[in-house]
Amino acid sequence: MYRTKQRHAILAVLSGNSSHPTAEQVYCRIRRQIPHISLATVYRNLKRLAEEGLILELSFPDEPNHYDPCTELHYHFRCDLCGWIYDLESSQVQIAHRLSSQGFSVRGQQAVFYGACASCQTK
Amino acid sequence: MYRTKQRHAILAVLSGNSSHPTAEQVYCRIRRQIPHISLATVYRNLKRLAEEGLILELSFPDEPNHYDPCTELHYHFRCDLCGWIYDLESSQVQIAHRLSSQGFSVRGQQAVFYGACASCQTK
DNA sequence: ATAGGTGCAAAATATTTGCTAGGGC
DNA sequence: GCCCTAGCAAATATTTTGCACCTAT
Repeated sequence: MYRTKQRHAILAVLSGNSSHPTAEQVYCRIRRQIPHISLATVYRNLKRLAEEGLILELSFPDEPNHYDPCTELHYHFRCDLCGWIYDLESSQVQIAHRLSSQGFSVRGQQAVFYGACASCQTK
Repeated sequence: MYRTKQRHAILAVLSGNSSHPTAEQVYCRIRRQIPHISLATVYRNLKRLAEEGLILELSFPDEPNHYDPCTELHYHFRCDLCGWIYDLESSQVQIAHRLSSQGFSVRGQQAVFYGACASCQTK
């Protein structure tokens, strides 16, 4: 597999922090090292890394996509006010209740699994 | 609160089925009853209904938003092949495992809560 | 050498907004 | 009548794509 410096740098930015950056944010950081990198390259690599299962693509309403280097099943909390995305413990069953006791005000939630359904697999 | 026939029709389409339609799909169905309705009106109403907490706005990668009349905490499974979005039981803790035994092939997952974090609430 | 990736610009997609006219209360 | 909403068109935002050139293997 092709291992370009662009792809390396993108993975490094993601792995290096827990900020769940957008494509634009990844692009800005990488320009320090690779000033001529194109935003399209960032998008292309992020999309591919997600398809390869190396990173997770997170979709929120009213938001560009965010990217997460942690591909384990885990939950997130997104603050409506500051936009920060917190990682949560997946072992907590009644997360919404616990969040309240920790000072988070929960307005909504969603949980999604992706894959192929039974009927499509038999086609 | 203003109760236009457009708003009513949009809510009716959503409540009447479990297909988690997109704005475009809602628009197509409503045109049968209100041929002159504008797509912008559909978008505006869906956005508002979501803000008011009457419906849920679901965001997926590579997909326009989908809308769900059920605002209770529950999980979804989206098939990569046919695009269908299944509703899942929220009481199942190890959903991913159960899905496998039911013939679903799980490629990825995400779970998100929305609201205001503790530090923003004290501002 | 060649397959595959990059950069740039343009296109495609999804969604929002400004404005005027019309409907609900 | 007044205010909010609809309809239309144009704008915006995000992401993808075509193509010529470059680079890793």
